[in-house]
Amino acid sequence: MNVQIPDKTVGRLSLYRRLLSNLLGIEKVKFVFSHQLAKDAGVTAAQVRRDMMIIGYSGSPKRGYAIEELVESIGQFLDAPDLQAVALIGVGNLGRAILTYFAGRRPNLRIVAAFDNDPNKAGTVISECRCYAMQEMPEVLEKKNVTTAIITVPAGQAQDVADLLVSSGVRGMLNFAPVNLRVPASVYVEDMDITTSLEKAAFFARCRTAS
Amino acid sequence: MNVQIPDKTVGRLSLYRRLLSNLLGIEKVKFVFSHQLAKDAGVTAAQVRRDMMIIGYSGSPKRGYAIEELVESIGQFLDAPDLQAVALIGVGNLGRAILTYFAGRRPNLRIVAAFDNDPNKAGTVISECRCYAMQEMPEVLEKKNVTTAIITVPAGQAQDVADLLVSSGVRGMLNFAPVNLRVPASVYVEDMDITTSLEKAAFFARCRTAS
DNA sequence: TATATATTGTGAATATATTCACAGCGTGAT
DNA sequence: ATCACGCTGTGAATATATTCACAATATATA
Repeated sequence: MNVQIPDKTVGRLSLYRRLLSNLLGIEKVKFVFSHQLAKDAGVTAAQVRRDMMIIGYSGSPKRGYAIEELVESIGQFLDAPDLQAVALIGVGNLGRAILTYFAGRRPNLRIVAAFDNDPNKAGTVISECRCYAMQEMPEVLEKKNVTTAIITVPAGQAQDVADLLVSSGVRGMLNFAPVNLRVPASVYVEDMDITTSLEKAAFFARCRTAS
Repeated sequence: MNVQIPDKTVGRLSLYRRLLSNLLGIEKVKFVFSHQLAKDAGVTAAQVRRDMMIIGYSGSPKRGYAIEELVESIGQFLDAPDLQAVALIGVGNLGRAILTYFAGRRPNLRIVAAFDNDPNKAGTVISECRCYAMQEMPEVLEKKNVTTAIITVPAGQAQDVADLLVSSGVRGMLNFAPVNLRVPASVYVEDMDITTSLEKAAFFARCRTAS
């Protein structure tokens, strides 16, 4: 866990796991070859095998990867051994959508608290998640041992929220606010910038159409 | 427009533009140095200058980049000369949040139609955007000359929707469904996988805490 | 049990992205 | 009008990510 794990590999592992779970659950397949998984994931077979190398999982020639075992291995690599508590800050439209989406999905990676400035929201429960006032944040985060947070507040408040999160012990953030957050090097930020992504899609739509 | 434009550069250009617009609008600054823009964007100064090279914009030594001019140049590079119409498919929680977020934001990159399976939604207007029944999609897309789409339907429907979009002339997609869409090489897909991103944030939160 | 075969695991090669480092130059100061 | 400075633009170097290509090998078959 101390050597440098490539960011991209972690993302792909999460993707592989989802695809493998589908195979297991829906199609009842037991084994899969690197090229099959690669096709489903939209990457090359060599890429899949490299990623397996990184987590130290070995398949068997001629049979491929034992799906159940592999899912287990990915889980051991990616997941916390116990519950990893997540908080969501900013219960607007997007925040609510995310709460609903994650409600009861992954038992070990659960949104255990939501926070909002609006005092009317404090005390309510949205999609099984309790909503707190912003002032309660440090206290609740520490009590619930939250290490990961989802930021869905407006751009203007994002940096302040991030500072507060860092000082409350959060070390990983999923940031939907369109600002570059300043955080210590020991904190990881994954940005999801919807505007930028839409502009990319629009740009390449034009590019491709032109050629 | 025919040479290979790096995906990442396009994303950063969109980001630069937003930062520059802030500088212009709020702080009334006229010029900016590569290292200032770099700091705001969370990249290196050399990176900024490379990106400028790619769009063929030149600053001046000692003064830096003329912000207004640069915003204009980025716009010329990124934006369509006229309106670029966007459609959103899947008016659930996430779809509504996105509609609200983009309402009236960028006049030249506008969500002009939303689609949903639910017949009750057809005919309604959500955040200034007209909602249509799914069956009307091909007709409306062609009439409104839509080239870019946002997919916010459940995973199970995403591939069907994508196929329909492609056959209706859409060439760029922003996909929120957690599936790898099969599309012709001439179509660009930007994936936003919230689950995967959250798992990444959670993973690195643990990584950093461990060390 | 022996054999043929299709797949894995991985060193090396390649491709892509980023950073370094510095020549050249426009600007503001004098 | 001249000068010195600090920035830009960019070739080269480096770092990172992906793909190639093939030896090693486990399995299914006969």
